[in-house]
Amino acid sequence: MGKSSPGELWTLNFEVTMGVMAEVEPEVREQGLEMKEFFLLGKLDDHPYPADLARALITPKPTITFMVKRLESVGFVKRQTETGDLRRFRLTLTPSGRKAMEAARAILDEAFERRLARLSRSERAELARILVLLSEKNAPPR
Amino acid sequence: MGKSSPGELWTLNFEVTMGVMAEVEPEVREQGLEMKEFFLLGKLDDHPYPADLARALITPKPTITFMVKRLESVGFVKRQTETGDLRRFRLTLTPSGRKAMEAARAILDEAFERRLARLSRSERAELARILVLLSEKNAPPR
DNA sequence: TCCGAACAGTTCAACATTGAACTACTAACG
DNA sequence: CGTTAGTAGTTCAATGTTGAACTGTTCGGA
Repeated sequence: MGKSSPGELWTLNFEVTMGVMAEVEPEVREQGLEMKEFFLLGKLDDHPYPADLARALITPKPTITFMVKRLESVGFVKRQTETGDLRRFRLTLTPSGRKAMEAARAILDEAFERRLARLSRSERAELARILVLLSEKNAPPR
Repeated sequence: MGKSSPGELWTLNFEVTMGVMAEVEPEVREQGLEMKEFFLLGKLDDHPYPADLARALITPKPTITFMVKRLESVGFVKRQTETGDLRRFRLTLTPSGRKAMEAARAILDEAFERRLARLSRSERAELARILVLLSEKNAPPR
């Protein structure tokens, strides 16, 4: 096991993540969702506007337009014009959209659960703690 | 800080990773590389054949074909037919390809370094240890 | 009240990605 | 050897992604 530069370490991490995603993708697709659409739906409660989603998902606005268009056409998302700001559309999950999203989440949970089974309880807790630290918005360097 | 299902935890992880990647992307591009191309070059020493790369990168073969074609056209990769198996092409990094790849790696290192600065020395060691556990090929559940 | 800057979302054309089918080659086995 | 199954890599057409430019709306001065 060689030395790991931060980048190599993170490449490892990235590959684990991508591997698990690739693993669950077929099953998620059976719920009528692409992986990217699943992530979009998962953000919808906190980020109900397309431009908001674009920022949260680090994805160009046109891509969001097309994804939302499809999700609306299959009845997973409802789009209503926002009273008070005619530029915006407020997006909401329909019941079937929420159902699909939660089913997909369960599938992802299960796959990561299998992967995390390699760790002890305390290692998992430590990992969770560290990841939260790393994800926090305003970087407090020590 | 709410409860974290494995999937949510990993979504967090994924977003941190993607965030840092998005952050360095412009700078990597200045080295003449797309992020995906950088990952490809990083695998080249260990996976010198296109089909091999496709598996390692979890990417369809045609995509690899096109990426390699471009990387060859800009002189980052050399393609030679493999003596003994005429179906294969052995790919190698050219000096300029290696240089670009290493410059990109340095950029990524630096960005992750900044992020990891939030952690104590022991937390970093623990994280590295855990990520290696998670990435190992044959899953030893405990 | 008017104006200019900024924002939300879309359109469109260029470009990238990919599933399916294909060619060329190798390998296993009788 | 000859046949068959499998692998490497490509082509092509369909689909997905995205930068640039656009429309319509809001907002903050002056």
